[in-house]
Amino acid sequence: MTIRIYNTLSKRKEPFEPIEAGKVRMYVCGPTVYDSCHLGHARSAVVFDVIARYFKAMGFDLIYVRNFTDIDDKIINRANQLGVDSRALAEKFIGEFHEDMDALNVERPTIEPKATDHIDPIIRLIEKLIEKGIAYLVDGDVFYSVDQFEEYGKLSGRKLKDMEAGARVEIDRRKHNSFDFALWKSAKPGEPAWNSPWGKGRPGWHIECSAMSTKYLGRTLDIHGGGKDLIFPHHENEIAQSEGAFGKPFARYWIHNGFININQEKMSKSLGNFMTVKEILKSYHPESVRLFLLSNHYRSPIDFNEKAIGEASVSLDKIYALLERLEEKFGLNSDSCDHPENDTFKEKFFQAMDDDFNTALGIGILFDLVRNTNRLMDENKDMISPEIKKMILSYRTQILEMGDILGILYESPKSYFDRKKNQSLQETSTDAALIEKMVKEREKARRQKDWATADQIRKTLIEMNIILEDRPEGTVWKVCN
RNA sequence: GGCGGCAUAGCCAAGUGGUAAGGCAGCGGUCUGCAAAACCGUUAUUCACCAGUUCGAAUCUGGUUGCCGCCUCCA
Repeated sequence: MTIRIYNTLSKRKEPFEPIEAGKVRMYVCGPTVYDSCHLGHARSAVVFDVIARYFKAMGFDLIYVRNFTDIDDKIINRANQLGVDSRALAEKFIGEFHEDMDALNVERPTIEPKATDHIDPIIRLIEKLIEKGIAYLVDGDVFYSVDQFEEYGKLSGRKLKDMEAGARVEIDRRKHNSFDFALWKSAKPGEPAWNSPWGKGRPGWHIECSAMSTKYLGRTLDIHGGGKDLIFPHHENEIAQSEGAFGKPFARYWIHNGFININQEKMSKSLGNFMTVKEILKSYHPESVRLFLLSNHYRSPIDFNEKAIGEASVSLDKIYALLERLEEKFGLNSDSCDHPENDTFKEKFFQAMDDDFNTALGIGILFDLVRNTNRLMDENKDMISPEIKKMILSYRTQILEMGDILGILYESPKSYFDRKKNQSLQETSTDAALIEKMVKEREKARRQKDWATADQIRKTLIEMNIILEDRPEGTVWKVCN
């Protein structure tokens, strides 16, 4: 099977053909580290994490580069506000980013370069653009001349003459064209600065990605990704810089993920409705967050609200409940796997992923499989034949393999449910020992067929947000979602 | 003003030419002392609206309406 990818450049799905057989070179724009990361960062990271996992699962040798923009106006402003060093500020938020992404089970990219570690290649690239007459120097600033790059606008589908220049931004009169952008900014007093042929200064926003992607992945990338908002001007400018300098296609496939809304409203700093990853993880399991993020296609907008994330949480419970059921029946430890005999579900799942990483469809297939497995268990309650057992174990393996691509189902069911219990009990300051005691009392009443007492205890527990399951082996209690 | 996207059941959401996945919620059933969980059945003759292409369209074309994004830093 071939992977098909929607390419922003061509506006259609195309079969993925790597430059070098069996290899994928992918560059994704990472965060500007001036603040804690929010759900939007998480979506981008999770989406490309799943893409990376899938390429690896398909046997590709993947080099995945995701940068940190650690020098920028926003960082400088923030550092000044807080009265701290801009480097220290950037380091702090890089650390936070790693913490949050690790918590979300996002695997680290192969390389995570920082702009400030690549000032030399950035300067060399700017020099090349000046040599070629594509960039020009004005008072220590270097600008890119968009008029020198005929294909400017090809990614975002804009033409220079159609855009209302400076509609919302004051035009810098020193620019030849108002869409020219800074490659190098001269330093103002007190700002962090590096020496350059044009005096002290720092790189513009876009140039770092061109310089670093070339250094680690070559002049033509297989895949370049990021949030939709980066299409213009950031990625358009990267193309202009790299193709202007090297005369080769910059990236073959452009992948862009959609935005997150909060209660139907665009999530933004100015509206003050952004959710940080840390906040969400206080109330929800990281895998619930992943399942939520992956339940819509990556290019579609996704609305974050309590109901939606709550449903993702319930769905995840359902899968873990099945895994727990299987573990109890077959005494599996979490990593025991038989080879799938009949892996039709897995095949379907992979087909879904092949079609532009359709995780929403894939999750549907996962639930189909969960239902089928539960059914097999129900139908063979009393006696499980070796054939049926083999099939059930094969289903289990397939569930875990799908989970591996989605980055979920990494916990043992026991620790998953224990963790949920503890989190919820803490929030409501309920005592687990008390619940255990009440459950025992109820079991005693049930043995004596004292249904009235038993039902009364159950009712009280429901009011405490505790739900009971009377299984053949005994009563199990869980926390309601 | 320019560019682009979306509109599928009560809700969320897949589905780009062959007769509507999956989840949540609801209802009926199996199981159960009763529940819960799980499973089974059921819930869109229909995919915003109008016209067209086609043997056949949610899927293609044209138009209408509504919502949204980008064009300024943003994942």
